[in-house]
Amino acid sequence: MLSTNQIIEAMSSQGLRITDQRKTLARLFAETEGYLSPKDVYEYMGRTYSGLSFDTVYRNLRVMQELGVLEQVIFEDGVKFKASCSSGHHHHHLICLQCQKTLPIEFCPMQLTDTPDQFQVVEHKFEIFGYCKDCQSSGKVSPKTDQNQASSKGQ
Amino acid sequence: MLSTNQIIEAMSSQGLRITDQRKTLARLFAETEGYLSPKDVYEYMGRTYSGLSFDTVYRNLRVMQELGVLEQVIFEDGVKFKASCSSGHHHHHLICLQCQKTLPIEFCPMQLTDTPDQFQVVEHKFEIFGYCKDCQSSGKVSPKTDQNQASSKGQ
DNA sequence: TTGGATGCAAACCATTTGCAGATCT
DNA sequence: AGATCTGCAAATGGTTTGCATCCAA
Repeated sequence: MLSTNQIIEAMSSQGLRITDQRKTLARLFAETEGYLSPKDVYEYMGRTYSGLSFDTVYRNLRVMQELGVLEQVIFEDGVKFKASCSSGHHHHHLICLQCQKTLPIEFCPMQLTDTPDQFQVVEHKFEIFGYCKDCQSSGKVSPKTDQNQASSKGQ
Repeated sequence: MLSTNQIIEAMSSQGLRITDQRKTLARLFAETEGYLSPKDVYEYMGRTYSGLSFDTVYRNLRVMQELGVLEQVIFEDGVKFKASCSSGHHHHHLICLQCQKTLPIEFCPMQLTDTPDQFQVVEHKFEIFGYCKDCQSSGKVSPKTDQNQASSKGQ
């Protein structure tokens, strides 16, 4: 995960202006393990910046995503963001359905996957959903019935 | 893939009424290999049913998805639907970035994936994006530059 | 006959845009 | 100073809802 300073650094090096809001945004993402929706961000930021408007949040999320400091993922219940993984190399994620924290896994199944050679592979997605240690022990989880967000019948 | 009649059968057996529109809808999905957006469906259906309204399309798509005859997938550019795979068993898909046709693959990497045992796996997603034989030969494809829909940096 | 299906209009929500004024560099 | 940011308001696009009417069973 990128640190607050790495995020700010990246933004400033691209000619973006470092406003107070953007500093706070950088800190928020650097310190959050899970995914945040635009609304999450708006609510968090709103506590500090009273006149805050939603469009500024959207603008900044987009800018940061285009810049590569944020990763955008589309869940069933909408778009969410988190700080980019800084580990340079390719990896996948376990994603907690409860708290949405992610755990990296190094294993990539692509080398083992036989694809018809008429098909030209461009990219792939491999994500595992479930419940992390903390959420299991907190007892909030009813795995069998939970047809939760972020899921999709393992296609 | 389900056939027109299988779709109609399933709907009727659930007490849904088989209207003309729903027959056409069943046929459309049975005969379409790729994914269709609500707009695609609306436009197609609109040719036959002049007074067609968008909300009916949405309602039917939702009903059919809840019934299990359609599969819903969320792409970067929105929700899309296709007829459910009838092959009872678990499998994954290659998805063409150009025409969105899907090819099933039997290989599932989950058995080979080591997950921390504190993590309780619920489900997974494994999808491969690229260009199918037809789209490659039709020369419409510029793979290197295409930061296409339906994609997501293989995390 | 009658409850589900449809079309219409309007509501709703998330996201984007134009613009004027404020802020960073 | 000058370009970028921000807030506001309004537009947009996708999706849902309420209601009266219509139609399949």
